[in-house]
Order: sequence, then C-alpha cells, then structure tokens
Amino acid sequence: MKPITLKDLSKYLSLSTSTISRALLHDKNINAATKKRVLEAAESLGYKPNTTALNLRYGKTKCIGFVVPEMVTPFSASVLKGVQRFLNETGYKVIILESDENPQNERENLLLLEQFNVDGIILNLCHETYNEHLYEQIMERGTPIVFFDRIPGKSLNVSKVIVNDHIQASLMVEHLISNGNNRIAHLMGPATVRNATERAMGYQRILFKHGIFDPALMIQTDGTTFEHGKRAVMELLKKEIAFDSIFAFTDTLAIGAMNYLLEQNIRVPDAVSICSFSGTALSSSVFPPISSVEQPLQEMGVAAAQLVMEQIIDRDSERKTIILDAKINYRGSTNRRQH
Amino acid sequence: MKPITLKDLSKYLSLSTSTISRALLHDKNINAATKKRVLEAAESLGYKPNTTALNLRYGKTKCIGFVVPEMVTPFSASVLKGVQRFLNETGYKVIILESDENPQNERENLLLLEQFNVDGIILNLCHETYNEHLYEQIMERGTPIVFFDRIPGKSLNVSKVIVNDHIQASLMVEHLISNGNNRIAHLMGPATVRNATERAMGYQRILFKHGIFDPALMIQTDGTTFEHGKRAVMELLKKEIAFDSIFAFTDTLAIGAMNYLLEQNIRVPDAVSICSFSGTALSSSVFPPISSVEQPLQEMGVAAAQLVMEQIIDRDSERKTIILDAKINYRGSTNRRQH
DNA sequence: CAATTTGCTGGGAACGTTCCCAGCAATTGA
DNA sequence: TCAATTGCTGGGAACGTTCCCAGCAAATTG
Repeated sequence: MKPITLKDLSKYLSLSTSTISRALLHDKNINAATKKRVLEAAESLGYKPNTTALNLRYGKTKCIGFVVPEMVTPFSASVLKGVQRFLNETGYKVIILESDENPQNERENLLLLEQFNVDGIILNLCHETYNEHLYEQIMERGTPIVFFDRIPGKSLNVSKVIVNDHIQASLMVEHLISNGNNRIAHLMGPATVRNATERAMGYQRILFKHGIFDPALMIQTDGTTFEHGKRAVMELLKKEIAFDSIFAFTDTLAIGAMNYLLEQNIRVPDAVSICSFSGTALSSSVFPPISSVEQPLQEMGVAAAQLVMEQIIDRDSERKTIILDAKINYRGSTNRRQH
Repeated sequence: MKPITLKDLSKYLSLSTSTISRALLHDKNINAATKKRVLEAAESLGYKPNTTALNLRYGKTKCIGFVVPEMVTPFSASVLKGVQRFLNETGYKVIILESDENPQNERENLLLLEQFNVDGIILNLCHETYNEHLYEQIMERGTPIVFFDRIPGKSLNVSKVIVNDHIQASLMVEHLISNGNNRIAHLMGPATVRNATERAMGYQRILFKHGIFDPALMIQTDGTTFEHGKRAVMELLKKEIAFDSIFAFTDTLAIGAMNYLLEQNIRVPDAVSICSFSGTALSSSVFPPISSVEQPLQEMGVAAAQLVMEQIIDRDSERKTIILDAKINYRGSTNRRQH
C-alpha cells in the first residue's frame, strides 16, 4: 500500500540509507555483494524512488509547460507529439495549457506555470505584443521560454523555432498563378501574429511581381476558425470582388471558406481554387483535399524541446533561432481540370 | 535570480521560519502586526512557495495523468478542456500521454505515470482487455484510475464516465429510417472497444425491429482513422452491397467514407446519407456537415476529474459510474432533398 | 495574589532523497 | 614493520516546507 522508501530498505537490510542509495545509483564505492543484496531487496519489495524528493533535492520540477492558442486543431497536437517524444525520454513531464486565442488567458497560464515551478516553457503566443513584458519578466525570474510558430517581436532575444513562411507562401502563390489564376484572394490571419504578415508579404510580393496585385483581394480576419474563413469569403462575395482562387493563412480558414463556397454551389477547384498554409491533417480530411504548405510539426516540437532543455541545463546558453523547411503538398483543391 | 525561501525571509525579518509560515498560511496564532510585516516582506522580496517542497511534505505530486488513444482529433482535446477547467482550479497539473491506439504504448504510458508518482489517472483505453491486469495492479499499488468513453470490462470495479451509447445510436438510426432509408450500412469500430459493440447493438436492434437487418451491411474496422472509413466504404462498393446510407462509429470514419464517396462522384446526401457518433467539431467542418450524436465532451472531462479527485481524497470511496446524455445534431449529410 | 488561561513565538522533526565527511578494516608500499 | 592507501560503510546535513511541542509573557480568573 504505502510506497517503500530508502529507509524501509535500510531497516530491512540493516544497512544505512547511504549504502542503499549508493547501491541503487551504481556508485563505485560499494561492495558488489552488498549491491546485489540491495538491488534484489529493492526489486522484491517493489521500491520506486520518490520523484518529488529527488526534485526537491536537485531543485528541479522536471516539468515543462506547453502553452498554445488552442488544442482542438491537430496543429498543436502534432507539435506536442514531437515535444513529448524528446522530453519523456529524459524523465520530463509536459503540462499543457490552452489560451483560447485570448492574451489574457495566456497571461494567466504563464503565471500558473510559474507558480507550478516548471523548469521551462514552450510557447505559441496568441498576440505579438500584449504579453511581451511578461515574457521578459518570467525569463528574468529564471524560467526559460522558447517560442515556436508565432514568435514575439524582434526586440526580445529569445530562442525560437519557425518555418520560412515568406518563401513557402510565395511558392504556393506561384503555383496558383502557374495554374492560370490571376485573381487570387488572400485570407490573412490576425494582424497581431507575425506569420500572418510574413505570409501576406510573400503573397503580395509575388502578385506585384506578376502585376496582378489588388488590395481589395486581401481580407483581414481577426481569428482562424472555420467561421472566420466563412465570413471572409462572404465578404468577398458580398462586395462582388471577383476571384478565381484563394490562398488562406491556415487550413481552418481555407476549410471554412471552401465549405461556404460549396454550400453556395460554387465548385472547388473548378470555379475557385483553394490553398493554404499550415498543413495539418485537416487539409486532407475534406473534399476536395486542400493544397497546403505542410510544416514539419513534430520536428518543430523536437526542436523547441531541445532548445528549452539547453536553456534549462545552462541558463546563459546562447539564444538560437531554428528555421525549418516546409514542403508544399499539391492536392485536389488546386487541381483544376483543363477545359 | 535564486528564488526566495522561507529561510531567507526568516533571516531578513529576524523571525523563525515557523512564524513566517504561520503568517503566510493565515494561522490564527499570530500577531496581526507581525503578520503584516511578513506579508509585506514576502510581497516585496517576491516570495513564491516551493511547490516541490510542499508536495514532499504532503506526500502528493499534485499531478494527474491523462492517457488517450490520440490527440489529433478534437475528441480528447475537448474532454481535456473539461478536465483542466476542473483541476487547474485546485492547483492540480495534468500530464497528457498518447497511446496511438496501441495497447503496448498505453502500457508504457501508464507505467511512466506511475513512475512520475501522479496522484491519479484519467484513461480512455484503446483495447478492452489487453491491459486489464495492469489497471488492477496500478490501482492496488495506490493510484486511482478513472475511465471515460472506452471503459474496461465489467469485471473491474472502477469509476467511469460514459454516454448512453445504445439509446443514442438507436435514435440516430431511427432518424435514417424515417428519412426513407432501408439499406443502412454500419461502419463498426474495432471489436476491442466496448462502445463499438454497444453502438452496433443499438443499430442492430432498430434494424431488426424494422425487419431490414442484413449482416452484409456491417463492416468491421480495426481503427478509426479517415483511412479506415475510406477502406470500409470501398469494401461495400467492391462487394457491390447496395446501401442508401451509412451510420459510422465515429466522425472520422464517417468523414473518410464520405470523402471517398464524393471522390467517386456519389452524392451525399442525395445518393447516400451519412451520420455518425462522437460529434466533435470535425463533423461540421466538412461539406455537407455530418449529422452526428454529440457527446457532452467537456462535461465528460469535468465528471472524470471529479471522480478522480474523490478517489484521491479518499482512496476507499465508492466507485461510481456516471452516464451522461448525448444529443443528436441533424445536419446536411442526412437532409435529403425530396424528389 | 496565586493560578490558570491566552497570545504569540522559536526549536526542531519530518517528508525521501543525495552526497560530503568521517571512520574503520584490510591491503599495499618501501 | 609502520605508514599510506584502498575499499567500504555509517552519520548527518541539506533541499523548503509544515506543524507539533515547548516556553514565556501578559491577561484573565476566583
């Protein structure tokens, strides 16, 4: 019932706790025979080290926090997988908190994690500037933070993991153009997240290059749900802005938009081609499947976990930026039949 | 830099740690003036209690484990929200592990959590019997487990949270029949999870009642991914089993099936109506949106969290089964235009 | 006025580990 | 043969708390 402790073993074997500890830690200062006795007794009595005591001893909690805007989309879940894969090996636990795209919640989550004494935090923020000061404070107080996907402004010297948004967005748009589109709408993400502007700039650059840029085609959203995607495309239709294709900031925006078009009997990809960034499993869960820039999500998680561990081991280690390469998946939503 | 401890405060104020502790815990045996001094000093020096020390003191880790087959679908994420909502209030942390529908992984996850010394576990299992013995052992060793959604066989007396699968499945099938369908296929889940059989029995009962049951219409899957759904419907088509509608074990199966039908230019709902159990946000993320039995996922999470807390507070408290009510959402995928 | 109660404080054990410091016997060295 | 080294062990502090047990002064009681 009650867990076996070192002291129990020590009584049972008439040895000091020091000796027991040495045996279990494979210390060299121990007699082979005693070691064997101890290990056998530990095995048979079912001894399990008390992690809390160890944590206290070593001044660690062996927990890291993982704060994301939402968890219902496979995006964060995939990154999490990578994080776990790396951290569980090392005996680290991951605590997940959702901000629901609300910076105030994010704030509370971070403070909660600090109260939990986590050894480090991996964060995908939901507003570029709102909590900037808090990030700084927390790091100053000794808890390293590593960012991924949505990162804070340049003024903060932090470790982070991102993809080459600008380039990939450009390539995706080039693809639309080479398929014969020239009225390409862009469903932008909220202005308060960096990648939204980054991807929009990629889009803009290419359209300028081809001389087909029209500001009316850029629809700003203030969120990334299906509903936001739907509303954005409704706006295009209502304003009677002609468009033959859509490039969306995320899968969810693209899907929301596409479903509304289908509902209105506007055919995809025949009447309107659709593609997006982000590239979670969602993009191929709909029909037609959506062409999308697929980010290496699990790798992002692994990289973020590595960076945070570096900072935990050495608080003063250099801050790094890791830029991962995304790949584009061409699917049915941009595969227009020739006619 | 280094966190302030009770001892630091004690030196700073020339008081014993006992007194400091009393002040911070609002003990009644303390002078109001001293208390004020202590609280002010704590505030200004930025004292934060060390949770690890508290955990050691109280013999708790204040962590509970949350083990689910997968996390990429909104199902578990929604339940998790409920769990967090309840537990974060109480200072509890939640550690999430995914089994990837693999009982061997589930086994490792559970052992890992035990090693982490979690105070309790909330589990959605991935195989009804494979780890049954382990559940028993873990509970015997003192860590309570609460099950939700997919629960173990009746031989285990455990607390659990489920929905009334049988009844809701029946109602969903009745809906298909009242819409004029009589060749209703069922995409069953794996035989190794209880709800699969439960829902299948609901389906079967109604079809028998109406005298339209045909065993050929029941397709067993060995998983619940989009791909499994696709393969199941491919099988129906290949075997040339006529069907006018589909009732699927989960959203994902239904979506996989539907997308394949659409790909084959088989119209939904006109040629084939589709509905499912589970009812995550996924079911309304596709077009047409899928009629589905919507489970109260967050409530499930809250209920599971409550049950596990009960067991943590009193190890011998009675094991309870909570049956929640699901509601059916009728959507476009079964809304056939009359002709 | 003595005896009891009350109000407040400090000392120190305990939670379960690790690890430094002694200490003791046996072995090695010259 | 004596000193030094080696091999192994036990004692006990430390990590940061809480909380029981004393203890002491002031206030209350009869």
